[in-house]
Amino acid sequence: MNKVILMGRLTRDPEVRYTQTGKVVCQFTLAVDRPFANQEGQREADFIAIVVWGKIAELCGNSLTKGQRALVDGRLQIRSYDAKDGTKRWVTEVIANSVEFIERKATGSGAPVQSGDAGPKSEMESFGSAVPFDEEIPF
Amino acid sequence: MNKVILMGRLTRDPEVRYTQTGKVVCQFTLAVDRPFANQEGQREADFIAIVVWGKIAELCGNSLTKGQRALVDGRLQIRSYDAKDGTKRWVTEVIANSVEFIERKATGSGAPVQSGDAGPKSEMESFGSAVPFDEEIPF
Amino acid sequence: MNKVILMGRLTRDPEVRYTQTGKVVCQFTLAVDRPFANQEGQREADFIAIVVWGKIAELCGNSLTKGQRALVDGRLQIRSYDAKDGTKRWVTEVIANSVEFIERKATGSGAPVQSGDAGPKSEMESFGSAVPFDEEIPF
Amino acid sequence: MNKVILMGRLTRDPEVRYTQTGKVVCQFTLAVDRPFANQEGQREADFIAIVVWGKIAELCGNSLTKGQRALVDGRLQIRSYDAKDGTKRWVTEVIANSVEFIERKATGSGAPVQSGDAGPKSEMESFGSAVPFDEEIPF
DNA sequence: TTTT
DNA sequence: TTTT
Repeated sequence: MNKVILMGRLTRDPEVRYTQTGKVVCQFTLAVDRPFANQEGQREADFIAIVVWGKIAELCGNSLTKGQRALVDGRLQIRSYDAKDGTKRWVTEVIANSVEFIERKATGSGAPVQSGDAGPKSEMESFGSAVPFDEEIPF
Repeated sequence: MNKVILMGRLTRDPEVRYTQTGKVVCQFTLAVDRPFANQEGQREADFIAIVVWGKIAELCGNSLTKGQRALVDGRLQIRSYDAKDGTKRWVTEVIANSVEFIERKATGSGAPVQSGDAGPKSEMESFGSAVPFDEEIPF
Repeated sequence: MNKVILMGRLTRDPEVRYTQTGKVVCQFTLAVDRPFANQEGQREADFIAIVVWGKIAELCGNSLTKGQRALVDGRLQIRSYDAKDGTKRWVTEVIANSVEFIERKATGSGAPVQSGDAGPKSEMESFGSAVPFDEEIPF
Repeated sequence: MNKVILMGRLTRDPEVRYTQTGKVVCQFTLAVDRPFANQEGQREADFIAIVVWGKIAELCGNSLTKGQRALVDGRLQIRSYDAKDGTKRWVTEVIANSVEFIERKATGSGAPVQSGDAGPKSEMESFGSAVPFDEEIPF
């Protein structure tokens, strides 16, 4: 048993990439509010890395944008990678089985907001490339 | 909503410590089997850091030992700390609300296994001190 | 371990009542969409009874109205009661630990919708009295 | 989102049956301890109906027996049926996606306990027939 | 016996 | 109407 359920907001537009073997993968970060306030009386958030594979990855890439709320159901997974300084590092990610789009971000035209244009794209790429997907994560 | 449910085995005896303000905290790592086999046909595991506070922390310290199964219910949390090289690092932990002891490890005498003796103790300490609890994590 | 997580819409305004010992209890039904279509190609819903106690009960009574979405976290519980025909019956309910209000129902004035007026009230009362709370459900 | 996670003990051997269209279905009841004691200081249990379909149904039928612990992950579903008195009734069931066998019941020989022989079989049948599966529940 |  |  390895279950995770999170509700939060995307900290940026999701990034969709393809592995060497052609699998679709979508990555984004979810800001999940903590259930309590800190010493300064502020409610912080945890910024949790989400990974989605396959058909749902495409849906997320097409439908989700920065700031939207999403309800993620998945499992915790830990990946190791080699840092630039030669040491081994670990990242903890939630591999999503399903993603529910809680709200559609309203636009002036009423049309669904479309993610991804030149500006944010490069920023996302640098984010995504920090921990490469050398190995396939089976679904 | 931030929920995690994990079932796995302790990779070592739990470590119990006290914060500067006297709160009890118990840490251990849970090996959670992946739901599929890798390319070599082996089932790997994720090694997930668990943190327990308060009364349950004491119970875990007294009752759980390396190799035992536990069912953990909690929430994902990310802590930052300063690495020895001066850079900022993040650890992802599961803050447990409850821990169910699935099985009592059998001994020759039939008595419950008692955790903690000199050998493994020092090893645990080094593990625990890697990411110090400078700040209180409110419950 | 007894955990339930549901997201759905209230089928009517919640009903708030008080037990003989003065505890607040709030009841409503959540329509939760099924994850698939039936033979006629329609997606049905399950109508699940929710029970909330204490402070959260009051919040639900004040903030939730028919049609709104809510994210409920709780546990399954089965209560028995005596039907009018003298036989024993059982109801399955979700005892909520927390209820997240996913959306505020929009009004013309922009003010939060207020639940409860004479009309629907009597209808709710009849609903609530079907299975009385003779015994306290400890929290 | 409709998620249920339960850990408890089978109150009887599971019953395996087949629908008119040849689908395998396995039913059992899980006794799930309540997290608190009642007024008499006793911990009660909720007796929750579990339904499993397909391959996992067969595994459950072959591997689980009365008294064993199981960890069930599934979703809540409500089925209606016509009572003998002509009225409509509802049953709430947990449709399991996965069932983890927490422990193997020990036998003198050390061999896995095999469920199902003539005696209990007839008892199970009567249990199962109380609420028939006239309609297929899609998976 | 229901919600959108 | 039940499990340990």
